[in-house]
Amino acid sequence: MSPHSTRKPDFSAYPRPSVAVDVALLTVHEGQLRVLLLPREEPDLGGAWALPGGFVRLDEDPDDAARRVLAAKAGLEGVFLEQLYTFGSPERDPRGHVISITYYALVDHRRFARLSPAVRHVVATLEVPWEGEAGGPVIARDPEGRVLSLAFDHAAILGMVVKRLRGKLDYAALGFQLLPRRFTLRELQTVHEVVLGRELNKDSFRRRMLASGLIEPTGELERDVLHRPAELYRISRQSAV
Amino acid sequence: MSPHSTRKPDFSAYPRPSVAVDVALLTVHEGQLRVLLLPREEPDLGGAWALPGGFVRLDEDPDDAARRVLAAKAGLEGVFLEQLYTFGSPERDPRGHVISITYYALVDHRRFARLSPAVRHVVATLEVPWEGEAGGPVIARDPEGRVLSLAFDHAAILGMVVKRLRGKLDYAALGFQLLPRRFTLRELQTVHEVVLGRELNKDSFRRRMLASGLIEPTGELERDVLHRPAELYRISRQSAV
DNA sequence: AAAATAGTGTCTATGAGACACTATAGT
DNA sequence: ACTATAGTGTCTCATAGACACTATTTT
Repeated sequence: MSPHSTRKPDFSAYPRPSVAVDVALLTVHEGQLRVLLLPREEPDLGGAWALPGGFVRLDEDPDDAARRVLAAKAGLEGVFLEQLYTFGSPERDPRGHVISITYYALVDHRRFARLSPAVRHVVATLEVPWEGEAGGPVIARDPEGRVLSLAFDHAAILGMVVKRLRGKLDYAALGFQLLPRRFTLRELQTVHEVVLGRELNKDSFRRRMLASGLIEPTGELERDVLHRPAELYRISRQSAV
Repeated sequence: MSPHSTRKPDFSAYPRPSVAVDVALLTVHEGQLRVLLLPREEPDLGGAWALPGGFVRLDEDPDDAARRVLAAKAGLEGVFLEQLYTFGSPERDPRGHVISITYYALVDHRRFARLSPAVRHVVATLEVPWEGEAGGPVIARDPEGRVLSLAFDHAAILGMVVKRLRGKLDYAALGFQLLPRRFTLRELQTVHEVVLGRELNKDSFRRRMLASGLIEPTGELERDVLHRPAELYRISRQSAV
């Protein structure tokens, strides 16, 4: 169990769990949190849906493995990606002991996984059955509103993602990651409201955001709206994550 | 890389990294953050000090592995233990690719690892060279003030522990874990000040703690102090972690 | 002009910090 | 009585929420 003093211990001599990464790719669109799910065809898993994932290769950094999965299964590069938690219960995968290092990725809905229709996948909406940061599993629905069965502990993982987002939203530059490079304060507020699951005070939200120094005005205005156009903002230089 | 549809895939056929747990056992004593370190005798590691750790066994839950390590190497059971982060860079261990799921454990200094003097170990004090939640590695010193060389990425891990503690202290029941079951508000404030690395306002701290509902008065007073004794408090029932 | 949302100014409520004061143990 | 810290009351200041008002675009 404990490393010892032979010069090059052959770690592979010990039976060991496998290590995977799973990535929750999220976006906000039409007032809803959305996540990419892929089908699992294995008979043991009963046709359930799962987060994109894959095994961590020997001598591969788990962060790189997560980026590789995102590129291979969602066609995305250069998106915001952060480690969430590591799940390792021996019972979480019926096929064997797989420890999953989980990540969440945030992206503007316009860049969200543009997968060929030939690749089976679903952009599920998330329903959060708890308030604030209480925590717990969430429910995924397909675009027609049908509840989707999630493989492994992925409902719990997604619940923890939402909990983490709610906790970090206020003090970290997270909300911007779900928007295009230029956005209005109203769009940013809507993103915050969707993630937090509650309405926010407009005046106070504006003041907090402007005072935070995380964003700066561009001087440009939005176009083609049926009302007074709002100014476009961007992430300010020093707050680049 | 991706799981496929054979009924019982032999995961062990793929070369894979090993998985370990490392546990930062912390306490607060005499105005300082302290951590248990054990010596690494391997020639590759140059006699550096390290967090207690061990490999995760096949079909063992990583949480259980962390508890096992804590019991075996610090003689402690039933302490507060929480997962921190998973470090998996292939370069972090010169002997091979070891992914480390790291934990932190908090305990009252009177219960802190009572190891036999025959077991080589050191209770190091932590020096945090940054303010607030800026983050970064920390410096460990032995009781005589000498800087200790830390193995692997353990200086960075300890830095992340401190950062996490500072972030969670205000809204989670963490500070109590570093104190005996009954404590005065002044003791609790000192613990917060040591973790946060800055002084706190007494009046405001008292008000916040009492208003939080996390603690309740016991009616008892401390004894054998050279001044007016303070009331003893305990964690309130509903806030049990 | 009407509709709809952007954006501003001001009042109020709440909570943190500052400070002064009183209370009570041991010596 | 003296010392040191516990604990309380009150004032001030900063910030969030509420609300009223003005501004500016498209139709």
